[in-house]
Amino acid sequence: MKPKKSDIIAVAKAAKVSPSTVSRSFNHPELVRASTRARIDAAVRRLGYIRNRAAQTIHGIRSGTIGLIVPTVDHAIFAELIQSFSESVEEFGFTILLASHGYSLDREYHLIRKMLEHRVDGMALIGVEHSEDSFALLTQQEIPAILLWNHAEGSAVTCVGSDNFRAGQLIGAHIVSLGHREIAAVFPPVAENDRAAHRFEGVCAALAAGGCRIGETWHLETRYSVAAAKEAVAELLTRSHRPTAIICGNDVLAWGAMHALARAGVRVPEDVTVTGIGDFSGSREFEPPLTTVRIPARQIGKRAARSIATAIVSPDEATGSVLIPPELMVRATSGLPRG
Amino acid sequence: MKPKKSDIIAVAKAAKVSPSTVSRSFNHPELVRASTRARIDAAVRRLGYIRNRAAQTIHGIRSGTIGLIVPTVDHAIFAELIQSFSESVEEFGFTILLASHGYSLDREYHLIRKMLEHRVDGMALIGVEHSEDSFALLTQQEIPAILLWNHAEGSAVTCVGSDNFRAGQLIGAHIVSLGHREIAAVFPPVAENDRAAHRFEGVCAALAAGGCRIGETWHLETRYSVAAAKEAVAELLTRSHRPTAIICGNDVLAWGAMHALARAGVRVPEDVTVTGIGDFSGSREFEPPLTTVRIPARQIGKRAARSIATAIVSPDEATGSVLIPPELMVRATSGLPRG
DNA sequence: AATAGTTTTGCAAATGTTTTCATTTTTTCC
DNA sequence: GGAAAAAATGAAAACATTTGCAAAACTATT
Repeated sequence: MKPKKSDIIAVAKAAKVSPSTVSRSFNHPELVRASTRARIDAAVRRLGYIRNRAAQTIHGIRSGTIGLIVPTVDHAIFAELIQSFSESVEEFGFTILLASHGYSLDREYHLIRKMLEHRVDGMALIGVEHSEDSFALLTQQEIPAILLWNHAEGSAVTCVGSDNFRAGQLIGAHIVSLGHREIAAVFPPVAENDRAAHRFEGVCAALAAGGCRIGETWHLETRYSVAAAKEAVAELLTRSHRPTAIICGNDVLAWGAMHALARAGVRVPEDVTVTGIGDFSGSREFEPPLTTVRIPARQIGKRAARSIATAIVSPDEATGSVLIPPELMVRATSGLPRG
Repeated sequence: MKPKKSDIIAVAKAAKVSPSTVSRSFNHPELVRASTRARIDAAVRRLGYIRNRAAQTIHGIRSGTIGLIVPTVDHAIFAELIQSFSESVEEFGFTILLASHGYSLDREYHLIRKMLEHRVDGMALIGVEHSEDSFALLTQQEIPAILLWNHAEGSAVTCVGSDNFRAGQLIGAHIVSLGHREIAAVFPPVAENDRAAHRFEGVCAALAAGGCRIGETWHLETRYSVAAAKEAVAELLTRSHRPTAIICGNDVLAWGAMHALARAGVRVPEDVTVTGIGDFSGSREFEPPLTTVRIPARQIGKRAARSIATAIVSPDEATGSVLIPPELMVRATSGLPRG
């Protein structure tokens, strides 16, 4: 009935106790008599009081938020990660502050700043490559930080992720071992995207080890989307000379490639082999099921959440980086080269 | 070099001014002399000072955050929405507090509470169905709220979304007009999911208007995933009597259906018609391209962001609900019934 | 050079909590 | 029934900022 302003003092009055007691009843309920607590709870309900975390936060109490900055939300790849991360982090009582930088590490820096203004208790970023300033900010503010999705050897800040170089290597080796020599690659731009960069390097390394490489004019760079990949591969198919295998930087691009091939009536894997990386939800059910490398997003999100939550709650029990190894999933889109 | 604690007072000392002046230099720069401002900025940089929004917030100043609660992040459907919403909202200087409730409206209520504790400046929710308590909370706290994704006639709180009933109707009418009478439906559970419920009702209404309905045993209920839909449709295909059309509750389910049909060697649309709803990114590039209903997620996110941001910044210029009409996209997966 | 006007700045109070310490109330024990 | 111990409560200081008001410092005008 009095929806106006209801602070802890109003509650105290209504319950005929002091503000201190109200505060205690929230934070250390065991210190206040059950009957008083009941009176307070009643008052809280009657007044529709909601605690003000901002006021707590300025006492150096944790804000209960963790900042998460991703390149973009609407890639299957990150959506799954965000979901599992936020879900797990909630179990520890934290809420997520989310922002996306659109693959600009400079924008990322400013977003980190903004989150620090909100006094997040921890920061999670995607990838291991970030601007010097960003790292400086994080260490200077002495705030627990975590790098998701891939893994850097001697990183000062904790990483929870997979080895993208290795992922690329696995695929490359698989293709080479099948006997392919005429190989195309469909990858997103690698600038400011260490995940894609490492994968590509892994692929190249494996091919080199097998004595071959991506065809001169067969390195296709496309936006992250089914549409872009389909278009790029469709164009590739108009050329006189065709590769026997198409290695895609991630599953979404592979789906696009598959559609382009289906459209052109090219059979997979009889006429051409296609591979992805990521093993996104849906890739196993694709027809034919996609050969890819499994990078378990949900697991990464969960482990990362646990890691940063404990780093915040009990800094001493710091868990180090964790490396979740990628796994080759040979399914139906890869086969021997035609002819 | 003094990374310890740097509050506004430390900055003031370093710049040899009073804390008030430092504060003013941030919030009303035009009120402080340019030379003083320069001195302050230098001190800020030197000390690595970062403003504390929590301390501002308790003065009734806006927190600069908007709460967004979704059923889940990792459905293509929401990922796109979240991305465009957060992107647009950032342009207004807000940051997003994100949480997911996993299709439990009760959990949603508690998440709203939590966000109110953080004193978000506004709340955005998915769908028009929410618990009484949730609505009560929002109106009682007098906080701008917005309902995304679908549209309710006389809703007290602003909606920005499409008409899901109409979307279902469009698809239903299309199928009927092609002459189909043997029709199956693959839908997610409609409990606590008004979007799916409305769509299904729309489909049924259109079929009824055409004098038919979903086959007795052909209403398949599946989780939101390619895998679940594929499995359900695969099972359907083992039965002796088959439908001539399969209406899916959204594009992801339609993709699953298509894969099941491909696997079984059933041709689309010659042998069976398949439709989706949503027109997700990738549906147009599918082979064959998917007939569906376009519900423009990005547009919804953008409009919603603008709407709530202005509602917060200048409450008088309140923009009402906006209805973004769904649009039938006839592509290649729908055709005349076989035989 | 003095006055009036304007621009800058500082003081102090206010914001909504938490927490330490002291005080009051209750319980326990003989 | 009273003393000692334990439990519950309250007063006040603290947290990092903003802001209304008044004082101080400049500018312009004569």
